[in-house]
Amino acid sequence: MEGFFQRYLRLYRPLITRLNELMSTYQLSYSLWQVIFYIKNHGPSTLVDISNQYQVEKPTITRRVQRLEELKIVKQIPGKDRREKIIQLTELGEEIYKECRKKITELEHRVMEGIDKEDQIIMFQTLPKVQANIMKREGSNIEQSEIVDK
Amino acid sequence: MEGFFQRYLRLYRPLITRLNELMSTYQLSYSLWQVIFYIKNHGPSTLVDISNQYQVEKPTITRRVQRLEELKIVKQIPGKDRREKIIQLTELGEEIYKECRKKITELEHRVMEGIDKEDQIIMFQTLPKVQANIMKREGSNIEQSEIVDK
DNA sequence: GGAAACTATTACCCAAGGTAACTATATGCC
DNA sequence: GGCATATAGTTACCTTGGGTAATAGTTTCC
Repeated sequence: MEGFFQRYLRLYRPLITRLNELMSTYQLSYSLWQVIFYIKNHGPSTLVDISNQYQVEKPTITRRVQRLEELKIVKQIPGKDRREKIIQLTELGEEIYKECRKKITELEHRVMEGIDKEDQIIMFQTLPKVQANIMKREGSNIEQSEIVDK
Repeated sequence: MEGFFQRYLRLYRPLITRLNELMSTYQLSYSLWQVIFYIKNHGPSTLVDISNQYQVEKPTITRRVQRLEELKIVKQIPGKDRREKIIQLTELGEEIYKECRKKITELEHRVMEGIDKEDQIIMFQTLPKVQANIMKREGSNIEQSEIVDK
């Protein structure tokens, strides 16, 4: 499989650029979208939940959340554990989620145009396996089942 | 194919981190490796050749080449066209290429462990098609045939 | 021979992430 | 009960990697 990384990585920049363009209407970027997406699909969450999910350090998530708060997309309420802040979507956040979700799904369909349905499914299923292999070797103890997002 | 981007993007950071670790012995990162790889596989090249290949602006490549020159991995010689500088690998560069190529290929095999050979091939062939679809919509006039790297 | 195009560089800026150190709170254990 | 340890979140500072605009020098093409 020599050359796999080349092929994998060469989509990255154009894809991210495309996604960021898509969301620029809402002053969002894909990194901010990840937070919105997580909260929408896992319910109100803490900063640590989110940073674990995306394998990103806490300060990074702090910044993302602060930005989303400025945009009135999320709000933070104190948790029962008073160290925690529970992050949840606002009304506006819910709306923006729906609109972005629609746009992103459209793009997901467009980038698959002309590609065999079978092959799409195989790639879809194989990517998380590759991810599991990469992370396994990194020393983190994450099971493949935890990696696949619902 | 909803969720495809999630699945695609979640490998990115761990993979890049892994690759950069792999090459840190030589004070290289994957972005520098791309330049070395290009020159090795296309012969001595100009900055514009490389920036076209990776869809990256010229100043970015200038910086990468300057770094590689500091590391004595490439040298620049004036071209026949006196605007151009031809970038080529040094002896040291050739050696480092071989060693990195080996390490990267090993990692490419490791991340495919336990994955059906057929599926690997399908993913390998499908990724450039996705890339072509993304770039098509971006307005650039690159044909799929040009995207697939030899 | 001069306008337009092209190669490469410089200066400046931005996005995104990391580390270390810190505050505040919670937990566990003796 | 009280102290050591762990955890949630934040702040300050740094690094990587990329982009834009402007510019110098060179070539191309009427």
